[in-house]
Amino acid sequence: MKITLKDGSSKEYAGAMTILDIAKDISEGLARAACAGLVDGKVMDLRTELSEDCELAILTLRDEEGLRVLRHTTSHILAEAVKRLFPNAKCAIGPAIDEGFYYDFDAEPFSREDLDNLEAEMKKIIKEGNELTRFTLPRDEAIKLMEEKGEPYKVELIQDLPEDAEISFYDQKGFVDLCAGPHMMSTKGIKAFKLISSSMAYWRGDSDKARLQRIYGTVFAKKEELDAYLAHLEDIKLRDHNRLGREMELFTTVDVIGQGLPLFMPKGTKIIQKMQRWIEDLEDKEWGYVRTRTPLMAKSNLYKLSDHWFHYKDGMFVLNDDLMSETDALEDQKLYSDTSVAMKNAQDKVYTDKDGREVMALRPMTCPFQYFVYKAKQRSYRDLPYRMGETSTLFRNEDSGEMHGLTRVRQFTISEGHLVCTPEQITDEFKNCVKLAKYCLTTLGLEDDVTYRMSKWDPANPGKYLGTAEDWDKVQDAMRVILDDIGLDYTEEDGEAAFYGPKLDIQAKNVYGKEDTMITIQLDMFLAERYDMYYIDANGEKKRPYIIHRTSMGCYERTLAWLIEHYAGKFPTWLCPEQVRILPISEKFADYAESVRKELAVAGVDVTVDNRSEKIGFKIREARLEKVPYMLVVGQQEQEQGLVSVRSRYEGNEGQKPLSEFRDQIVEEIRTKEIRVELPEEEKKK
RNA sequence: GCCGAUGUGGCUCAAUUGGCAGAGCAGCUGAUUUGUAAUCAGCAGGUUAUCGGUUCGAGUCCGAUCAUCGGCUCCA
Repeated sequence: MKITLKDGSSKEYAGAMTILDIAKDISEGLARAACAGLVDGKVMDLRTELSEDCELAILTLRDEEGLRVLRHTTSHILAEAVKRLFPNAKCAIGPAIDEGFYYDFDAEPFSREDLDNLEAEMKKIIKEGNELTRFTLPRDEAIKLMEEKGEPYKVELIQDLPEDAEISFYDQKGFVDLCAGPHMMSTKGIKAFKLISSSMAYWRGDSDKARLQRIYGTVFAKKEELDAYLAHLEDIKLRDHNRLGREMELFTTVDVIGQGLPLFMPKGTKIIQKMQRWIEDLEDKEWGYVRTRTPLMAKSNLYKLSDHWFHYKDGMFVLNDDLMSETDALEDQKLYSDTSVAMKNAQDKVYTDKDGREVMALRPMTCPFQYFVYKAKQRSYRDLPYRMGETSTLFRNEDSGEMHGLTRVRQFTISEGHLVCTPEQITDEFKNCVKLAKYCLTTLGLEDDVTYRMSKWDPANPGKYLGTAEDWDKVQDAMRVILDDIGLDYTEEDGEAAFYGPKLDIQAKNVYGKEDTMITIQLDMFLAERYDMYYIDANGEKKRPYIIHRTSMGCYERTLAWLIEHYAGKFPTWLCPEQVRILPISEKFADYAESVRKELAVAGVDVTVDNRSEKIGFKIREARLEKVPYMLVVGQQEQEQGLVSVRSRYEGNEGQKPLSEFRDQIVEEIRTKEIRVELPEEEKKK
């Protein structure tokens, strides 16, 4: 790209340079000007050297720093506009974020109309083209300035800055904001911004603190980029599983049934059934799992043995909870803290009322149920690893504001599994769980969507976890060795572990960028003792096993949501609820259509016939809108010669071929779970 | 659970300051028997999420409940 200075000189740059590199190259002074605030806290007033076009040109490099500066400056302009139109609003914070910026205000809620008015005001401010200048103040003067301007949140921010921090402000002529910078030199260069939405946010993310109004916006260097981004937002809306999944008749919800309780319709059920059959067979036949089927509810005492009850009772659906006052006492927990007598206590102390009712709970996890399958007979080291799998339905009483489509629900089904291992087996078994999970992701075509997170305990909050710091260090180190050994690219995060052990969480983002756990593999060093699980070793002695908790593909509801968004509803053929639709040219060919249907159905293909008396163009249009991967047009010619005329989602009109050839081809595509790539529209027409 | 917004036939949306609930698509019926993205005509479909209030009169105003969306908090 070419950078032109105001004096007419210009310079050509190639490749990926950062805004700092280029600015530094032009002149040291320019670096300070373009990135004022970044460079030793002083602004050298060299703006005359840099034209507005030049500054914007640097920003269009789209490196992270340039965009950040542009976004941050725009958030200040938003703040000025808000102060102009809503003089009573108090400013909180306004950072640049991944896709734009936001600014929090203590004000009345903003309507869309308010946002439009603010946009207009921002345009005025930009047109005024005021320069931004940076200045610093000693702490007491800084506080005084913000008190005078009536900005209590800024005062609080200053008070919380570290002793030695330099307190800097940016003045854009009429609006002064506490800010570390850097900023653009003037408001003038901003050409393409948009306020997206507003919502509530708490001051410092604390629900006990003040409620603020957050305005989200985005900004780009060029109008075309903004337009492309807004078009992208529209595309995202079309992919949104919560919209598309309902439109495609995969699922629905009903007010009177309840929140977070989706109903799967026949098409959605079919997709889930296909995944479930695949996963169960895969685990059992290729990875040595045995299958269990255990109760969906149990007496509350079961969950007390593991400590789940004391950690997560609020998140469970408890039946007969009017009896809980009796059973809820603190000393109750003590009965279970001594693991050597816990099991006995659990059996002795079952609380019932005079009608014999007990406190029970729907299960929020499968662990103890499968443990008791393991415990049902004496196990030897020869039986290990003992890999139990269950397609397990769980119930979690999520907060009412949390439910969303298929990604956060109150009842869901996961491909659950627990592996009981000797200490020597744990490494290989854990690695195999990761391998299996990756295989599932690859087969579904989702492997590029995920990130890996090692979820550790929170050393600052040991009370939330079983065991000691030494226990945790040991098992986390062990997990790290395994992850490094298989060369996994992962991040580590404190405070994300289960209370009984660290996890490898496989995370994916939805179309809106919100992250969810799709797959989890956990190392558990405590619950075997809690439930008194053991195996007999080669010397005839009782030993504690280790347990791996894992999902192979995770939650079916969530995975379906992910698939819908990833493929925009155009699933790989093997997953499609309707894989082939036969379109007879007229009713005269209904018999031939039926014979084609039968042959494909017998071969295991999900196939239907569209026998309505509609024109072929109409039938094709509908099949395409419903995203059926293969359409078979049959008429006179096809009937006479045993052909089908294939039209696919992938290549458009593929022409005629013998039915047997098409059958073999699609059966193979389904068997191998092939993910066919669609040709662009122009190519299809050829 | 908290804050905000929203809720009108299956879907997408209309309905002026409170004054007769309407359209397109989908559905049904009939005609049409069609060669690669929309054949024509007719019919039916609503206690305006639910419950209560204000009013001569409520889709519209007020309250509660339920649900959905956005954002928090939470997430075994």
